Amino acid sequence: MVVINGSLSNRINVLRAERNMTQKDLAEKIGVSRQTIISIEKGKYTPSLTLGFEIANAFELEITDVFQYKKMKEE
Amino acid sequence: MVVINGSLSNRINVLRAERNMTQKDLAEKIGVSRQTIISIEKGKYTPSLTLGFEIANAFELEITDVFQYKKMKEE
DNA sequence: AATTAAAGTAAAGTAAACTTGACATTAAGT
DNA sequence: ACTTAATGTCAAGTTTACTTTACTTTAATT
Repeated sequence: MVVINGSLSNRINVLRAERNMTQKDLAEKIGVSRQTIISIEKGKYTPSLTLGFEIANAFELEITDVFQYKKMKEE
Repeated sequence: MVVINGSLSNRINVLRAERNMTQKDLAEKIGVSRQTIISIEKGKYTPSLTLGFEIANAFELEITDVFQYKKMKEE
């Protein structure tokens, strides 16, 4: 059974922009490095679930308002 | 600044029970090892966001119906 | 044109997620 | 009492998230 992972996208970019928040601001608010924000924002890797919740909290949104997951086929 | 992480809990246990699903069933459905399910179910470590979504999908629930995150103080 | 803030890239290291395999325990069925 | 399915534990290994540092680029400001 080959499982093709679903794809994860996020709206951190626009959510920051709406709030005039820099990557540094967000990183410091959450307590992670700026690199981590950059990498997640650009989809370089997927965050842990707790970090996902933290980011949503920082924007005062639900986690599903920040991250979208689209399941793909498995065969 | 010391950040005390929020705590993550989950209802995988009861959701499986409601559906007569074994850990093995769930693991195979999602495409991870049984160890991974055990460890997440017992809170030994926190899953990735994508795995969180996959687990919620397996139960046909929202991610927040499976995982609860409680933020704690930072000082 | 020089300065500065914000965003991006890259690389090396550490911590944590996830796998694999082997074995122990508990509860249910025969 | 034996078997079997389900859960659990432990340990060692691989992969990936996350950190740190240092440097580049872009856009805005003076």
